[in-house]
Amino acid sequence: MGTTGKALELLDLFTRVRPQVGLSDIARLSGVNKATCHRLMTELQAYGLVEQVEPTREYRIGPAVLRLAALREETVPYKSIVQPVLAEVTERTGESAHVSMLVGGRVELISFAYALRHGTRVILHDAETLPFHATSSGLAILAHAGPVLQKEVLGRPLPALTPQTETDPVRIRARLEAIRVQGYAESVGAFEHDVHSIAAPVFASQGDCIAALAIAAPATRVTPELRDEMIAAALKGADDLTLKWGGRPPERAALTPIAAY
Amino acid sequence: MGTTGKALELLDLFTRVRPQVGLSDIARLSGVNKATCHRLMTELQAYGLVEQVEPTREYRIGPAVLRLAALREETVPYKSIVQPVLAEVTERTGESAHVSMLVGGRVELISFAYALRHGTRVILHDAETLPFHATSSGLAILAHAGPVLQKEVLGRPLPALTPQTETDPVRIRARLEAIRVQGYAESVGAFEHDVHSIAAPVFASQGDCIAALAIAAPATRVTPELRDEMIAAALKGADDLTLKWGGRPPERAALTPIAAY
DNA sequence: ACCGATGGTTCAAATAATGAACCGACGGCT
DNA sequence: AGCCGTCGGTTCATTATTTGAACCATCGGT
Repeated sequence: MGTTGKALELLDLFTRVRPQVGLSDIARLSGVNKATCHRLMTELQAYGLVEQVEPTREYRIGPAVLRLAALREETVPYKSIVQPVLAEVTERTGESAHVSMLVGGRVELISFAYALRHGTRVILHDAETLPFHATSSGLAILAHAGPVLQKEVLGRPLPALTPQTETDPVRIRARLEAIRVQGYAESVGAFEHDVHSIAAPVFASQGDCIAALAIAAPATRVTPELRDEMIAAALKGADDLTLKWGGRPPERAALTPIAAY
Repeated sequence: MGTTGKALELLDLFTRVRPQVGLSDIARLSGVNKATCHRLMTELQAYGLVEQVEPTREYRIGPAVLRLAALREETVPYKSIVQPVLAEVTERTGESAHVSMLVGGRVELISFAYALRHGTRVILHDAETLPFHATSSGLAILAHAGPVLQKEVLGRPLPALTPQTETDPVRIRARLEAIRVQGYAESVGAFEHDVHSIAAPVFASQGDCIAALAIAAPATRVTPELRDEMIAAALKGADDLTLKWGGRPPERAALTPIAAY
């Protein structure tokens, strides 16, 4: 990776729980020399990707991203396309839904819609990065990803977020195969306890999977009927997105009848 | 400037009117060698700051900015702070208002609110970069900026966007002085014909001017009374922002009475 | 079949990035 | 007060990366 990549990776140190980071911390957390960090941060700062907040001189994400995001949304009206689809899905199932994208080798939450029907909901935050192996979205995307990404993801340590998290790469590989066959991914309590989620892949124009639409509900609420409904809604929503996104939804003719069987 | 800076500058080639650019164009527009461009774009792409759209393989702003923007908004709720202030300003004056920020040496439109009262409005787009010398926002910011930025901005060519645009650096310098004294900047038809705008500076916690709040109206509609109202509203709104932003609004005690006089 | 454009690649030469050591300043401690 | 650790930031010789002219393969139009 080049210098630019290293600089950009420093941006990943800023998270919701750690929105501001000092120079020394940046060096420690990233493992990069402090002088180098300083130079890189200065460069990011010059463009406005980060800014320094007085008086501690800690860094945080800068205002330039606002302009870029506005420009992105203007060129690719992602959110505006995604929102109505999500709205329909939540309306139909009564459960919360969200869309996450594969960006920079990570699964990132792009947009979500809460169901209003129930008091208990699955709460997610914007700008969150999801683990591949412990979420239905991650699994759905990984199942349709190239072998390179699969190997890389399954090669690194897979933390168990709950007792239900599957952490064995071999067993996950088998699940990915199943996911490809059935067209959707399922995760029960693997990310957070008592969360049952179903995710279906969204494909770009070239047929590569770049996102997933997921529906999540409290596990205790998921009856077989609701589960069927969630699966159908996820597949439908994902295909909607694929279409609006300019891709061609996969043939599910052979699958859907079986599911309905 | 280092490599990272050059890479980030390539992002500026993407605008609303030119949302997608091919590799050769990038090289031409930026003046950077094509091979270098390719490497830099590849690096930006790896992080998701840009993406390639098939089948032309043109580049465009990537999805990573969405996550960053969400994170930014979570850490610094800029827009959510700005919106109510803008709403109040437009409510009070009946004219459109917007806030622009100084980021990376440019004036960028961050947020805006349209007035609903009139049919004719001043239309601006999100993610727009404003010229320093031809907008009240730009002038307000420049007037309170450091000498380095002033010199740099006034040193480069100042295009005349309308016949009313002031392009003489010396005369602009004089205006900046006046703007500092009176506390607000005014621009009549200098950016677009028939647009009269008033802007007041917003200060950060360290006393440096980092943004401006502007009110824009069709010039033909601006009576002396409306103009006074616009000035008062801009100053008030800007000071509000400065406060909520954690800064200390400048003393205007000596000024406001004079305006009301 | 040609032409000119495209996106992308190669490799020696030039340039920029790197990191250990250092600096001054600040903020608890004792 | 005085000390100690840490902070953000800087220096400069060493090193590794970036750079760019030339080069491919491919595509679309004539």
